[in-house]
Amino acid sequence: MSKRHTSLKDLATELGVSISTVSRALKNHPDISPELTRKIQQLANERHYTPNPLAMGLLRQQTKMIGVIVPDINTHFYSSIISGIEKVAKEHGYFIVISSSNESMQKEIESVDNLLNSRVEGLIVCLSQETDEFSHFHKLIENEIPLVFFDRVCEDLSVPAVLANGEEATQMITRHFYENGCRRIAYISGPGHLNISRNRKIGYLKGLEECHIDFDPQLLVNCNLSIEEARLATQQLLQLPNPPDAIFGMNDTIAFAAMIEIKKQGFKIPDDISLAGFTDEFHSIVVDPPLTSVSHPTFEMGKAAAELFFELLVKGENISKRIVLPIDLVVRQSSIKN
Amino acid sequence: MSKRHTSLKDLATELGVSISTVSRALKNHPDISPELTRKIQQLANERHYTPNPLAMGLLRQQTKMIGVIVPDINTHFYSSIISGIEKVAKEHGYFIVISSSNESMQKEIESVDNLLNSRVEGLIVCLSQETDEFSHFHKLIENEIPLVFFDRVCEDLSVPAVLANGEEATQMITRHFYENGCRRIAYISGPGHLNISRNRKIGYLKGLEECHIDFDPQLLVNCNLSIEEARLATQQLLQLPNPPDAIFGMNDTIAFAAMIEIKKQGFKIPDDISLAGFTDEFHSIVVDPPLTSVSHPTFEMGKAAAELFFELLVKGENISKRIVLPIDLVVRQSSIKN
DNA sequence: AAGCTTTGCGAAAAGCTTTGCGGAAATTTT
DNA sequence: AAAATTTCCGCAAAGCTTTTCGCAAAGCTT
Repeated sequence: MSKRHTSLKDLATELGVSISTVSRALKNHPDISPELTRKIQQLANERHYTPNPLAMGLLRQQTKMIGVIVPDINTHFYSSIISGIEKVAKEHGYFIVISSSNESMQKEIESVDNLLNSRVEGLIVCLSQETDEFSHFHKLIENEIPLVFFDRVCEDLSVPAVLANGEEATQMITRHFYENGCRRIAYISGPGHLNISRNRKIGYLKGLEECHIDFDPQLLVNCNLSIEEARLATQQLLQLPNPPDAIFGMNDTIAFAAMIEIKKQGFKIPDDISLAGFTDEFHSIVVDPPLTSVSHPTFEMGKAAAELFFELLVKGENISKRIVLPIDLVVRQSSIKN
Repeated sequence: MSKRHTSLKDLATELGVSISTVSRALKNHPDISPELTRKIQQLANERHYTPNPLAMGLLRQQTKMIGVIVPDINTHFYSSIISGIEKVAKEHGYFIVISSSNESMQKEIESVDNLLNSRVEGLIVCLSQETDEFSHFHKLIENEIPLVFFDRVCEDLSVPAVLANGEEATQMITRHFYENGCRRIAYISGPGHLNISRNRKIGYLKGLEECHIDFDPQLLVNCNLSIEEARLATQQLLQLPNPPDAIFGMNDTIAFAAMIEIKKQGFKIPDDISLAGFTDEFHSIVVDPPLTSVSHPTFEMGKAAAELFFELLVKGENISKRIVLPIDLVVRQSSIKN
């Protein structure tokens, strides 16, 4: 079995002084004489003493842990956000415990419970796709336990959140398509109860209006965020009597699934159909043709979420702040018709 | 400030009994009378009592935390492995604390220190690319703190590990190329001090021998695992007076970088050059042409690593086991010449 | 030299749980 | 009725740290 870490008691016994003396000496308390302080600190160094975080936690009633719930850890989008969170958490001496909801509301509820039972000091969460009911967050709000949402938020709850400006993004994409000669611009959206779906749809409609294109309901299709449904949605668009000349998907899964399906059906990108999506740089470059995409500021988003979290933690009050991060439209070959 | 969780003491005070009575009642100890037990359990439910893990940790000298160190959380490969680890950790009532070394040995050392100071009960680690010296693991080994490596291991240290059969994989790829008419098969390898680089090189050489192809040193190039170096390495191969008719890269970064570079230089895949890599399914499908690749059993790898960890944890002894997971060669269009 | 302040350190409590041991009351036995 | 069990529960310690309070000795004042 692994040996115990050295404790204050160990040092105290070895030096024949009391525990409190050792404790004070290690933080240079003036009550302790210089020589004794030196002796104690030296031994502490030799024994590699570090305070036991469990004992400290018990004393201070804090665990230095933040719970993070994501729909799926297994994508660049979330893992990059997690990196951002982890960075600022570490700077504050905190560490993060990650729990994946797998896009299931049931698992999300369990995660909240588990993390709370593990005494995390608060939660940073991105709602699962299924989540349309929010009572599992009530106890956090009532007890003023820090909680911040990112990307997917609940509009009804006054919870601080950080999100990307999806509305502006989709509006930009729509306009970009228009300026490149597209007139039948289709949009594959996600589930309607997700705020990100709604916002992006709004931007899409605004963009159409701006370009004086009438909205054609046939060109707006919904899907959940799975590859299969995204492919089906694409098929549906391609089979239209008057198919679109541009498609954009609301996240990278959809965009890539659409790309596969479009190619499979023999359409050329971008000549027959322009394509754009929301995704990160690496994947956009590696596909053929390189994908025009909105680059999410994922790392920044994680950082912002964590900073918001710590603001909550120290201030205590429930500052209901909402941070909207700008996005970037990176134009690549998939949307430039020859 | 967030309210305190209810403790045994709270329940005891409210019911006018002692703390120990409450504690025993909650675990149905026969010493406590049935009615009292019932009453206590009911109140505990109402108050949502859960034992304070900090107090338990202090008592039992365990934190139920596993430290996980990965070179980079931000890739599918590692995040998928983490998912696997997390699954079995959760089954055992443990949670994981992730730390990223960013491929830096210095940060790896810091991570080890930090995690140990946080009193994790052991470590599951994948070495950073830079790591060529291992003294920071000595204290773990000496103190018999559970430690398991995955994917990248140190051959000199007798530490249990789980890895994929890279040797067999590269041998299979080489043979596959040969069977599809390739005779000048190039291999872009990683840093030589990494066991995975070495193993895969061995497989490559074995494959060549099996196919009676003489090894041409010009066709074996090294690079670190960055996109830039991988592109340079590819350029180097393509500029050869007698360029290769097949290339495979030792991980997905290399494979994709090679793909980009090959296309950029105007070569056709697979007609001019066959290509294969190590990567996961989604990315292999989404690129053009779909990439022949070795699929790493990432999730299984994570699970196996965690199971090995718990074996160590309960048995206490340092069973120096090495688990080698089979890999799968999935043939797609990038390696089938017409 | 008697009283006062300062200096330097120890005891103990709090934070929470488990568990061996002891003890009082209730019950059974003789 | 006295003795012996049982039954049911509380005390206290251990695990580790911080911090308030207190105490003794040394130094100081007059």
